[in-house]
Amino acid sequence: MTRHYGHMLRILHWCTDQSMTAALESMDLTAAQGHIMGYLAHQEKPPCSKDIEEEFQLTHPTVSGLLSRLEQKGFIQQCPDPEDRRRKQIYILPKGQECHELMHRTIQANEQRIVEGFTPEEQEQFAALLQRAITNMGGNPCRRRHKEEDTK
Amino acid sequence: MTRHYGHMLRILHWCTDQSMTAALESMDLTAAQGHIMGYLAHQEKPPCSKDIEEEFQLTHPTVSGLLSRLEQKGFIQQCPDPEDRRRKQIYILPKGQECHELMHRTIQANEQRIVEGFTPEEQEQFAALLQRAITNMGGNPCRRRHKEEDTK
DNA sequence: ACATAATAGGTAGCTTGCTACATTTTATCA
DNA sequence: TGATAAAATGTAGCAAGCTACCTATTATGT
Repeated sequence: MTRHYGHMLRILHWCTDQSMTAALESMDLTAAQGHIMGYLAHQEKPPCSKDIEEEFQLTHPTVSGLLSRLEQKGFIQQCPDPEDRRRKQIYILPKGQECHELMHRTIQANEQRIVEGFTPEEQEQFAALLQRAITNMGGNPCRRRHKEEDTK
Repeated sequence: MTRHYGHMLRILHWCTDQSMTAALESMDLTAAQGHIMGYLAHQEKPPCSKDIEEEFQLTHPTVSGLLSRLEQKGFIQQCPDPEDRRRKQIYILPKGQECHELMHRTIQANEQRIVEGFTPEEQEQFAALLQRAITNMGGNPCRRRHKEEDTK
């Protein structure tokens, strides 16, 4: 009998997304925008678009759209990097800083809600099974840094 | 430490979707369209848009768009239901029937690929944990049939 | 029977994802 | 150095999801 994992994954992903959307609504942020703001708030140096693409495994037009909407709403600002003029550095504006704590708590609460009632072992196993499924499907789950060129 | 379930779910959902998209490409179907064709092929009576909304937990504008693209490409036809002229019945056209077997196998293969290397117990647990997570997030996982009118 | 509810579907307009192609800047190599 | 490759981003156009609002049809209730 078929398990319909695909169907369950679609539903669960949708649920978590809706939950985030509702929780972030008061901050005028969508779920996708909120996750990007959360990432930005934890970086020491202002990242560029490319960093976000790798962190979230998104294509650059997708990130470009998200950033331009965040900029329109006054959460961030994109300035050309003087050291590499191909890049644009992303700075958090005061409006973005203001909602940092609330947004961080919201994301944490949402993560915990997913595995509510799971024992620590079950949480461990859930993460492990998800990870194995991702590997099965050819996903590259872990961040890989590939800045070094060793075949010179 | 945070588990990033939301992140893993997004990645995994994306991977399964991409895999389906690639597999169905030769039939000129997207993943979403393929799943709808798979559903249609298993119905005894021609369903209507509303049935698909409930089966896949999608809103009616989304289904409407999917069906109109399937109709444009000649896979299905939508005809007004003479018994209830609000409804439009969805018929599979020959072009849709032709790809039925291949599509069915494709969907099955994809489902199995997700849990490749899982023991039967792990598959069981994966499905159970997904189900519990869905319930945690307030999803309504199981199909409920509510066709009978008993309060007449 | 007629006013009102509920239901099925249409359409507009948005976000977020994608691919494909173009542009600009930096890096590399003969 | 000067041509070419690689990298970062921009833009166009599409699919698929959503909300919000509208229309047409059927069901309900007095």
